[in-house]
Amino acid sequence: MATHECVQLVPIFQELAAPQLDTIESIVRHHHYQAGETVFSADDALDQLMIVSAGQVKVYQLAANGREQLLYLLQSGDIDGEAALFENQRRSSFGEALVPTDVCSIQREDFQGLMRQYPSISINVLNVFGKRLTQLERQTTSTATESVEARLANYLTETAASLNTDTFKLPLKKKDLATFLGTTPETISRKLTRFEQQGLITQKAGKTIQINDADQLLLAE
Amino acid sequence: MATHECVQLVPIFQELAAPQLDTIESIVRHHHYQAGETVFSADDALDQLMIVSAGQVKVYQLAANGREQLLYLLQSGDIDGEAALFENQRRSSFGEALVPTDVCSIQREDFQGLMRQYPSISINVLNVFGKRLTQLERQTTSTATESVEARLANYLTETAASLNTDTFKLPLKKKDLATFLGTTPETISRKLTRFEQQGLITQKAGKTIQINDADQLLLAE
DNA sequence: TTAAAAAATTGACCGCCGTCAAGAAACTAA
DNA sequence: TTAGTTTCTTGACGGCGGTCAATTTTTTAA
Repeated sequence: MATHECVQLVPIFQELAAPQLDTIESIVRHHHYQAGETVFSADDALDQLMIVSAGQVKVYQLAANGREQLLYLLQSGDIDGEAALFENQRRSSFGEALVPTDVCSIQREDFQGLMRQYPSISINVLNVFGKRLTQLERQTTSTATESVEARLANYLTETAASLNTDTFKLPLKKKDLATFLGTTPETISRKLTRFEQQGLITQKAGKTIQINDADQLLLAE
Repeated sequence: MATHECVQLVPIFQELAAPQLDTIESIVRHHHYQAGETVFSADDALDQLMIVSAGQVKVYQLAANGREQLLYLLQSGDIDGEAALFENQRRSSFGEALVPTDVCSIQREDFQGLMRQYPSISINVLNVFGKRLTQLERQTTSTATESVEARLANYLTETAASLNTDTFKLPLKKKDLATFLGTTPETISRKLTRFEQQGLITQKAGKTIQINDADQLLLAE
């Protein structure tokens, strides 16, 4: 009966065979969250690794002045809780389900045991971390050095490229997109209007955007 | 004769005994750089892990508009080249020695072999990555949501706290500090002058700063 | 010690974009 | 559908901080 549910689809366990997946499945806990529900909070004890098996979770931090910064958008198969690997760490970020979401969790000691037993897991987790580091490095550089217009243009072309189409629906509300790009919903509205006036994009119904000239868009300063 | 040089002082090898360190030492290459020299460049093949055994290396990226973003300041014992763990990745950042610096490097295949043979290494590397991720998350949040004044105030108090003193010399030129905080040298000069006028700090000779009121400083908006 | 180069400071200017507010549009749920 | 709520848009305004330029200070090197 156990179809390994979330465990099966997580890349970090990909080298493992069925009986080992059974073992893991038996130490995993399952959770379900409604859209808008809190999956975890800053200051929670960091004693578990989380695996998103279905749905979408936004991970964000709060700055001292109360402003929100969206860091990651976890999709099915993504993991979080990296610092779960140290002792005595606390979370510094919040997780919130954006749609109905299924999550599995593994206790820290259990996961550390798995890593010692199956070294391929550690190496897979290192890969995940490395990619996340690379992404964050780029995000830091671009928010610190480029204009909002350039960041938005980049976001649009990258999203289009990753979806392999030039017409797509924005996967986030403008408020969330704003906290991701380090700006405000008002500014995003204005910039999109500006891009449209320049003929670079076309805004269609329901957050749908068509990119008309990706090359020119990327020249936005 | 071999005193394990750099290998000995690197936390990621801390659980290993002397004969194992000898093995590692034998597969390591040693390099020396003068102040100002390039340690690595973006677009270099990412086929090795680097270990700083002495000196200081600044790691930075270039944005599309040519502006520089300082990401890390590697000290003795720090490692870099995380993405060395994937295949077919290229560097996205530059490394430059700020003072005369010794670096050891290990080829990717060699290091992956070590990780498989000694799982404690993987877990130590995971710790390093986790801390770096946490640091970058904070940096992203603060550059995206807080004012330059608040970021500078934070930097000063954190530096003082980590050095356990309220009088210290800035470890970076204003130009580098500016690229770290996502601003310009001119703005840093002005903000420091302002802090001094408010009595929060005192600027002394040779980049030395004394913090007079850390609590008040942190309230800077 | 002195000259040259690099770094830092200060002033003037101004544009980007954040804030506040009001109205329109788009969802959501009976 | 209709009412209510949330989200989005648009306008007006102003301040933070980036840029350019000139001067001073510090560092480097001869």
